[in-house]
Amino acid sequence: MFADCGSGLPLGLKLKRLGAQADDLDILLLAVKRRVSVPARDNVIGEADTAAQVRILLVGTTCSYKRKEDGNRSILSFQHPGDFCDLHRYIVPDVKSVIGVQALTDCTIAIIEYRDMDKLLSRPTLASALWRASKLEAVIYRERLSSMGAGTALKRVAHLLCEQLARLEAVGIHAPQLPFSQIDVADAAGLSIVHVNRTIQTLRSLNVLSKAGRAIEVVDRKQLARIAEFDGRYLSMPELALKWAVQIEDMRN
Amino acid sequence: MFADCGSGLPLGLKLKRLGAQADDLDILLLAVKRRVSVPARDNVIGEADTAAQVRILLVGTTCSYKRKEDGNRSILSFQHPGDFCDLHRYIVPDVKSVIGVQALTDCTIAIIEYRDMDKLLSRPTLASALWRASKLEAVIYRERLSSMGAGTALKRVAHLLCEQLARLEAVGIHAPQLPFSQIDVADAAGLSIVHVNRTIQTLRSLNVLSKAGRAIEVVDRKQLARIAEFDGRYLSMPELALKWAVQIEDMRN
DNA sequence: CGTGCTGTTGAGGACGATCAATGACGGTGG
DNA sequence: CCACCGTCATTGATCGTCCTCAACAGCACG
Repeated sequence: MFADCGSGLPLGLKLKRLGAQADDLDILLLAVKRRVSVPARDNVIGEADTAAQVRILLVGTTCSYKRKEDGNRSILSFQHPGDFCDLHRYIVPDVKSVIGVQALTDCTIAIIEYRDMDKLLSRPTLASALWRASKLEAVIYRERLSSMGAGTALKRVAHLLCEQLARLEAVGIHAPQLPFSQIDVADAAGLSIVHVNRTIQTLRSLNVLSKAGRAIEVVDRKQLARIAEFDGRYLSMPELALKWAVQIEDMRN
Repeated sequence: MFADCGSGLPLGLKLKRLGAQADDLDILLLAVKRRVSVPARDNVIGEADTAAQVRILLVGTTCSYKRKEDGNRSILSFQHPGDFCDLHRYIVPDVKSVIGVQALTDCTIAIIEYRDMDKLLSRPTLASALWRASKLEAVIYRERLSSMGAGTALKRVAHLLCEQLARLEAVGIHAPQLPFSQIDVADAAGLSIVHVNRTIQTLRSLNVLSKAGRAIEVVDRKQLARIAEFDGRYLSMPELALKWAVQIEDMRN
């Protein structure tokens, strides 16, 4: 949509949040020798990809997924602008895991070669920022695990939407429409498409999601967070902590 | 049980696997000024703990958990000897998340003060080993997420048992009995205690788990991995990759 | 103007939750 | 040595959430 976001703004916000220095962003972007566009539904990274390069999502939304034995896609996480798509392969190359990354919208990807990454990581501030990003990734997985394990479909879907909304806002994207389909939600929440559809209709009838249009559009964030019992503070977003924390306070009323 | 394991053997194995150097272990252990014993069922770390120290599990098994609004415990991950219990709090202190760590067996914990951690991390080999540990943690969460989201209770429980068995073996612990109860499995798999019990009885009737005694004792690992569709290679354990990978090969017959 | 993808609706059935009660085991103290 | 207690394991019955199958409608695309 807003193609001018390719400047790396979200990435800059994210690095700053992780404690990197101002010039770390410039140096990182300098190492990007190539950018590619990927249309929606295409693979950004194949399930058997072994290229010696790290990809960073600049524009759009992707998901990392795994194929189940029955052929269905299981979405493990979403990536938003500023997120690395396959940093794990660079850091822990031993890990064998057939995971692909697919574009959910039209995307722009930055590519950095491994040999250039080596140089980048000699900067301690950047290295520790990326370490924090890894820990944060683990925390996000952990939180999703806790929301998946228990609770009704309504709560699980609401939690998923809250997480994505908060992460988008954390990188400066404040659109109420979420950039993925009900099918994507189903594959990510571990629910059937049919049931996700009914769940979303429930959320619409509660005036939490917009009733107009096909897109998943959040119109009552506070209520959504209440349903999800979502406490956004785990995402470590100082600039947003207040916003989401306030909602938690409200819940106690 | 084997109190002489307090020497740090599992921790050494783990660090070695993560690419640390031989003397990194010694230096890490030198920073441990205090060790504590925690009896089974006690909290290792309270849900509101803010002490400026990092804990490493030396002996026993712990879980990190979260209380759900209904008061029930939801287990997010297990820790085995050599694992850090709360490294994330040191690295990403902003993250607010009410997570506790509970001893499932009698445990021995090593404690390192934050100020000593700062010194330790000036060693690049140790810092990058801990970075890898963080990524590996994220990978483990991701894999659990993929097994939780889909599949029947039988598969989910089997996957959980496989993961713990493999991780225990990775640090040199080769006992067939798993160090936790059916209740713990239920809280970790997001299933009711009753249904976990029935699932385990199914596994026993399939001669996958031992029929004698209360403990969860794996007698047919190959079959268990087949049921779980478990591919242990994601754990990045070179010394065990062969073992578990072979089973995957067998599955194709 | 068809073709594909996504969204929507209905009906039936399965898996797992919940409630309730009992059994088995180990530890503790009389 | 035995009675008691707490924790964990086990069993049966009922109920509800969510899955599956199947069909159709709406929209965007060439």
